[in-house]
Amino acid sequence: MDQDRVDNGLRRFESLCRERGLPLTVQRREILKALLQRDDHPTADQVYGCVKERITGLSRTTVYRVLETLVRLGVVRRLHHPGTSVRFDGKISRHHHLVCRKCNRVIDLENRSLDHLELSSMRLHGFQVEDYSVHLVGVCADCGRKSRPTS
Amino acid sequence: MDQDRVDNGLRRFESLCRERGLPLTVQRREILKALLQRDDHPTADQVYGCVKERITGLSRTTVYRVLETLVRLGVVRRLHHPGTSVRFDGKISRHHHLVCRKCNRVIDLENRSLDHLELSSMRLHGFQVEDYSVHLVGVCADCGRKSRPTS
DNA sequence: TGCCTAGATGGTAATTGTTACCAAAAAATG
DNA sequence: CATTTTTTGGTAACAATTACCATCTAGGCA
Ligand SMILES: [Mn+2]
Ligand SMILES: [Mn+2]
Ligand SMILES: [Zn+2]
Ligand SMILES: [Zn+2]
Repeated sequence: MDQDRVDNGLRRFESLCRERGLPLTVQRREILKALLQRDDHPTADQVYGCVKERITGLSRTTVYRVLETLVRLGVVRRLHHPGTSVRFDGKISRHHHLVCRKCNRVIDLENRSLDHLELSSMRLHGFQVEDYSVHLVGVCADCGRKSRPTS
Repeated sequence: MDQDRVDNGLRRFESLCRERGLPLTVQRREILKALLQRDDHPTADQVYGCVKERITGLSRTTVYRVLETLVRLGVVRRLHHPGTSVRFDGKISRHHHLVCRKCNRVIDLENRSLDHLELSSMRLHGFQVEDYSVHLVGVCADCGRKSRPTS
């Protein structure tokens, strides 16, 4: 867990809320904190699962709603990856993903060379690029071991 | 519409079916043809919408099932992108996508330099990469025009 | 500090995309 | 053709997400 990411994220969130007159609720803070502390890419339900112990009476609906708010504020990213339900990513700096086509796990990939792809020369037909990321699809280490037994 | 892609796709599909003893049904052929003819990234429901006119009595269930089969055969790709439902891509050669965060459109991006990223040097922690693609997120030309009126 | 009000939450019901199931229909095989 | 195997259509079940509304809370103000 990256304590700096947690602190910075929470601070940025609080100032954004003040800026826009959004009330700072326990639910919002705890849900964001939970996301910032993990470095996987949980679904709304998984977030609910780990936050409900800290906030008694937390509603699943609230989790969906708060996650939506956090995405709108730009402190969290929404991911669309295999496995039916939407995933959330507490890491908003540019990074890339390894996607396992067997277990649907999504693993962060940090790589400086991928962070600076030359896009300016592309024919984008008027599309305004704001960010990008590279998705590497394949089989993760765990799944690779399982399918090809200890050779 | 790229007639070669349609022809090649259908031919490949037919030989794969024979190989694996899968019956060649009208539904499978028409659904694949519809996907190969489009160069957007339709949902199952959109595919149903445009194929049902060609096959009377076509069931939505069949569309979902056939799309799944086509993905398993490797003649179409499943995409996970904004807008809740799964999208399908009839183009299976390596290519990239522009994703509009306003209208959720997904536009193909062909770019030679993106097709040959140097991955071998990366620390992949045992992940076996089979393919990759780059997602450029931003605002498409149409949406850009709308929000920032004719200046 | 104790009200007031806009906005947020919780709980339930509705909606939507997708899958399970099974009887009827269509392909392959010989 | 007759047989066997697999697919299809239709409906019911499911799961993720959203709509709704009564209740509650954060934040502003006396
Ligand atoms: Mn990530
Ligand atoms: Mn595509
Ligand atoms: Zn895996
Ligand atoms: Zn757009």
